[in-house]
Amino acid sequence: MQRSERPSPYDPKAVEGRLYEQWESSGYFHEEPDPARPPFIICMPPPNVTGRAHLGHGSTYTPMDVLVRYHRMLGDNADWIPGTDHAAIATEARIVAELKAQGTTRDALGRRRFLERAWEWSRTYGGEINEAFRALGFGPDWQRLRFTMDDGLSAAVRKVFVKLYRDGLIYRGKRLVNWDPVAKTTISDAEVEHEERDAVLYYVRYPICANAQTGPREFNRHSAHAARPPRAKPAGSPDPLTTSHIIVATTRPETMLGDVAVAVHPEDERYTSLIGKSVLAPPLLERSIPIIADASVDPSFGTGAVKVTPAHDAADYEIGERHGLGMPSIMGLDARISAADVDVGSYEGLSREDARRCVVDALRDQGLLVKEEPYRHAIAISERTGAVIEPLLLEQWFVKTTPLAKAALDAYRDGRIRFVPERYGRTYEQWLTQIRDWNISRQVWWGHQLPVWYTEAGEIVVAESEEEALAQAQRLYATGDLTRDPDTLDTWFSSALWPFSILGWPEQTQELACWYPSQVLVTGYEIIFLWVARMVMLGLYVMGKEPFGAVFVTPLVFDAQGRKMSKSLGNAIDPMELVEKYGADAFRMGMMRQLRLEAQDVRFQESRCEEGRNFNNKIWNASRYALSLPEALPAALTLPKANALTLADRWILTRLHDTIIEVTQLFDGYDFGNAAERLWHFIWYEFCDWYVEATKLETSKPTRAAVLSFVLNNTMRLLHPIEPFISEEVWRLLPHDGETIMTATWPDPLEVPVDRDAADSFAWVTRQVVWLRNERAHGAKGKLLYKSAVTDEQRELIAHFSRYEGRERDNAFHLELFGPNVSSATFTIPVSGGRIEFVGNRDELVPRQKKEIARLRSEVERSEQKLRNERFLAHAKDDVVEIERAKLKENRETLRALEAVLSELESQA
RNA sequence: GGGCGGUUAGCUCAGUGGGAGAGCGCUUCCUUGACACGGAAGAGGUCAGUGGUUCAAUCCCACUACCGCCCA
Repeated sequence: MQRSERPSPYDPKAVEGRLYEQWESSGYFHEEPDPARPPFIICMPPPNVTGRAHLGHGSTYTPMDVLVRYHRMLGDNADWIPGTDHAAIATEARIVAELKAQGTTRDALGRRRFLERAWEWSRTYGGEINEAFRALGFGPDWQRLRFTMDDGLSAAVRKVFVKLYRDGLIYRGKRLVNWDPVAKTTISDAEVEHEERDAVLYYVRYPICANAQTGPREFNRHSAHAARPPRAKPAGSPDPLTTSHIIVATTRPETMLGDVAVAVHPEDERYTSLIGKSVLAPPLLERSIPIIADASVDPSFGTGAVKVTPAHDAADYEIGERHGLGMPSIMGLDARISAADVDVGSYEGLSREDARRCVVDALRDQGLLVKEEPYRHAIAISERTGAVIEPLLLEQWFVKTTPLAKAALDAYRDGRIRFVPERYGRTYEQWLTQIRDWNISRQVWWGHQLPVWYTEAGEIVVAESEEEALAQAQRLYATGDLTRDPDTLDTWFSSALWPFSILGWPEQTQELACWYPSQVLVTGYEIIFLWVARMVMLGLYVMGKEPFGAVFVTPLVFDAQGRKMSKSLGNAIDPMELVEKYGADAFRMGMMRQLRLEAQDVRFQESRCEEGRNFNNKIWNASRYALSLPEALPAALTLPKANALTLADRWILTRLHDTIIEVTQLFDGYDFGNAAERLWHFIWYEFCDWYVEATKLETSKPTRAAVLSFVLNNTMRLLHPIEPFISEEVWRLLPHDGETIMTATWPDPLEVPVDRDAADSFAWVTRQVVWLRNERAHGAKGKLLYKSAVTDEQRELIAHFSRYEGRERDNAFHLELFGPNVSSATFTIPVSGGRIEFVGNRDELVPRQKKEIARLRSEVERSEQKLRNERFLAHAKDDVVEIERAKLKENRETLRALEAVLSELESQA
């Protein structure tokens, strides 16, 4: 290849698309199950079909790609299985919005045509994110791409549903559920978010009534009032007889219409005498409800007395259950007041918000509103739509979670599943410990319709197919007249089956035999509950084995100021733009360098991608240099004989050896941030800055081509998981074995010779060079004269790197300085292993010397003090004391020499 | 209310029971046989605060303050 074909700077656009197409068309991403090799399988968390690539994919999916590429190079039976989630609620919302724009509605269209449309939409837009993944260099096994709504997965969903139902783990029941009035569906507890908002706490007077059944005798003195027919008082005229009441604090006055009790804490002395009495429920004052005692009431909240509305509040629901109270619902699915269960007077049809205003007005008019105070509290929000959740009492389908959760907890507690970082295991544990039954029925149409039918008499038939359902109905209920339940399943139900359904279950495939369970699940912590815990529960239940051995939890991505990235804030970064600007490799490297093992978030800095681009250019140019050497590169990957290697060769090979070991360990420990940093440091600051520079020396010529190509070849293989494109490009340009770096073997440290003495010797050279460069930066000029302790090779290196011309004289190591602007002072400066004779500008030197002397003095003092301390000598480890002594000795010597130089300088003044 | 994480250089972050680190940014110098998307040198920090353990604490423990996340 000609030089003109490898221009600088490196152009990722000329490389990435071309290589990706080659990889894909050559089938390098595809793998067949092979029981002879260790499996390494990652199930891709299926992105929503509505989704677009965002930075979160960078932080979560890049590690997956890195791991699979790494394990493929290790020779494992590695495969990354991709897929897409049908995202029931999100997709349905998208289609509904489209229909609205066209002036129609879901119901007008009808279920069949709506679903056709959703399918069409999914097929049209569902692939978009996969194109982004390709641009990012992600290499899943595209031939195995699955969709949660495809036939195989749908069959798996039905089968698991039926199995759970027959085992008594799925049931239908009327329970308080989370209703999303915007999406018009229930959602599970895990999809509810809590948000702190300013609200008003209303203190409302509930008049006590005393009648024969509920009013104790002590209250007979109020019988005149209590006997009065319960009627709302006309506005502005509070009844002077209402002298007895209980004051209740609430943030939701509109739900008073459905109150069934007032509750106080059983040990709250303020109210013990009232327990068992009745009050009239405002604002209608037409129903009398009891005052009850329940330990869940917090005496310090408000007045210590709370209203109980079981059909519209989770805590109240539990109180209602405990006390066998009625549960009238006062709101319909449109979150408007409804008179279905109980009289709601003129409030019928009002929205939640309007009803609140009207009730508060009425209370005020009735004189029942005691006070209003500002109050900040958390309200339930639908994660998907942002709507305020309305708890409603509805007939829904549930998964009975207790037995499933127990098995999932055992798997964690027995160590069959471990979390990285470990602390997320406790999050998982906590959630499973207090898990409630999982509401799985949704009122959207896009999704897996429940495999449930009802007879005319209302009997339930659950079966995997309509034929089977009919047969069952015929057999059990002697009817063929069935209606299918219109509800669909929670999207997360199908996702929970992902690790085995994508492998072909319920068919007993080779994939299933080899690749279940997988080794590691990689995901963000926000879906530990939604997804991870449920995969474990259902994996254990269906397969009898946990679906993965490890869960690697990646951090969430925030902007550089630590704010959540969102469209509304305008701070969201499109990864495709970064790929466009810097290349996929640079983006991946930039992202990986920011991942920290224990971090829960990343403040993403775009500058890291720019640095990545610069880094790639550095690699590119180093390889251009290797390719441009006048001597030819060796045909194969070979090293010169050990005794021919130069000091620099031995050093870089030793460093390579250590780097291979370290990067391997870091990848094995999922520490991508440090792995990336280690590679970065090795390539840029060791290989390029020192080794490539050293190869420009005469003595390096016989070995440099082979060593350069050997080190680059190994380094590109180390780099490949993180930067797949440039590593492949460079690897192919240099001597290599095989067609692609993707299936090249992972570097073996045993193949890299190690020479610790040479490495130390070279390291000493670098320290002298830094020192001399410092002198040069301060204007010192002259020539180096070497002392005998320094080898020829070291002298040559020092002269080359420091750019001081070297010369031998009297076997002494000197730096002799000349120059028109240099005063005639001559003095020696010690360096470890020798001394440097030095001529410099006195006026510049004196303050610098003084500063250094002061620093050394304090160092020496500190050491002396330490070594005088008998307790230190007695307690500290021997090597620590030894290091301290050596440090003191060296610092004392340097100090003496510098002081001598200083006095010499001052005497010449 | 319960739980968890964080606080180290201007910024983003590493790190370790015994000499404070990186990248970027900044200052100065340099186009030297790949690279200015580069090279060299340098400045810059009472490691949030208080107390404890220890011969020794930025690191371990306790408390406080502030920031953030999760759960209810």
